[in-house]
Amino acid sequence: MSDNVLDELDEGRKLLGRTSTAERVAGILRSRIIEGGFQPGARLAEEEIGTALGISRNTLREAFRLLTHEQLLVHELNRGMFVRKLTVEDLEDLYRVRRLIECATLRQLSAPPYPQRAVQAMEEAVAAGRSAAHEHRWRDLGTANMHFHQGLVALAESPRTDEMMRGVLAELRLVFHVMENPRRFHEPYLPRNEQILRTLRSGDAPGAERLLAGYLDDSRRQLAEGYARQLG
Amino acid sequence: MSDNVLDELDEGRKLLGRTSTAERVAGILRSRIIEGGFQPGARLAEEEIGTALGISRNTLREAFRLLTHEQLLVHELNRGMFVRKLTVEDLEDLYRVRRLIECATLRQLSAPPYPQRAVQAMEEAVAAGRSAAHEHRWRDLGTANMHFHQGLVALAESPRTDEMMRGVLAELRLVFHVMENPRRFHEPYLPRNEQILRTLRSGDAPGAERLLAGYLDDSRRQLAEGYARQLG
DNA sequence: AACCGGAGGATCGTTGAACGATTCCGCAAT
DNA sequence: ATTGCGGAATCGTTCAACGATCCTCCGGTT
Repeated sequence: MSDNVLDELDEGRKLLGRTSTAERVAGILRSRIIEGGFQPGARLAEEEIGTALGISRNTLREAFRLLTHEQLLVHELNRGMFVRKLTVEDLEDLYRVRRLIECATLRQLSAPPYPQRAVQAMEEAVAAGRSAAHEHRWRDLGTANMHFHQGLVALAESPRTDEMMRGVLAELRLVFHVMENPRRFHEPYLPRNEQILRTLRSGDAPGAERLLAGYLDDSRRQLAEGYARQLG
Repeated sequence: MSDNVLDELDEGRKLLGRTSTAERVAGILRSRIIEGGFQPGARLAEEEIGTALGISRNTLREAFRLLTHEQLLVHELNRGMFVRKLTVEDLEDLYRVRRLIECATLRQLSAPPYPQRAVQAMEEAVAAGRSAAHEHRWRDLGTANMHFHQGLVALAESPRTDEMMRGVLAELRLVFHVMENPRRFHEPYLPRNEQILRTLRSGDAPGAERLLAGYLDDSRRQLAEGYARQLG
């Protein structure tokens, strides 16, 4: 592991002063992972990182468990913790799940009016996406698109469904942040989200479902292709 | 060496996969919970259970976290671990998720032939259910019915969907095993599962989906009613 | 050159103990 | 019946230590 990364961890060490240590450590590691400081597949050695952060191994292991719950790390017995590395099969399974959950949400939708909370979340996501796109903040655009679909699933008004979707999107982030040229993978989908929202508000849920299915198929295809190229 | 041979070895790999102490402890506790040895709401004291199982507190806490992630235990700060106690709202959310996942699975099904593994799982579940019903093992009948629906979801051929369904059914067990008169809640659904399977095999997936939706609505209604009575 | 196979080091798994913080419980006072 | 207050019990967190497992390297064999 490069000294550079360890130095960055050492910076975060100062922030260790409030709330639970394990949670703070998890927060530090989380941002390092999401921002690419730790590449997928990288091994996170307990001793190394523990001393870099100035905490005991037990505490660090507790932090690791939190991140494991978030699917950002995977644990291998007697080998340690690794940054999750999605395969192309994982990616396709994630889209299989998205199609299952998202389309089913629209399909089982009862007649309007729809849950205000969910509609508002979608509207805000679209607005945030437009703003991000305008300012060429492509990573933020990707986040906004994810929020849109989280809002869409919220139409089902099911806490467990929300939670499942949250997990799926968290895993997808692991793919996004290793892609080069993020604009290609986010920009085209903003107007399609807007169209889905418009169609939905017009009361045409089946139409919105068709649009959504097409969206997901296109997105999956494009992403799987790019990701395969990235890995190989 | 042929890939065929390597694949076969790779299959057996899981069988001899070792497990950590925490995982084995979690397994012990899980079966105790599912079989009702620990009633919902019961507190699991660290010291007591740790010494009873001959493991340290740290290891036990690790096992607790695994079960918390499975939604079988809930953690209250400075109070300890408790067996999850589902509310009627939880129960209805679980059925909302089941309807979403199970119906969507049938809906997105491509043309026959269906995945052999899934069909076989459903057939075996029906057979096990018939046998259990014949011998008045109602708890086993409930388990068989769950296996049927797990097999149904396996039609989607999505590991993450399988996993989500596994979690949902695990939570449902928390409801089942506190119900008195389990026969009422399991026996009527065996023939309906058989009918769903028959309809599916005839190639009529939409018909099977309609039957399934009716099944889930009836089951939810009956269970929610009985559960509310049980709690109050 | 390719293939074992063992030695040694590195790392993980688990334990036991310690100490402060929080909650629980019984008892007295109001 | 309610409130307030210790003391006991339990949890939260951390640390150090030891055995178990995995990885690497290197010499020996075919």
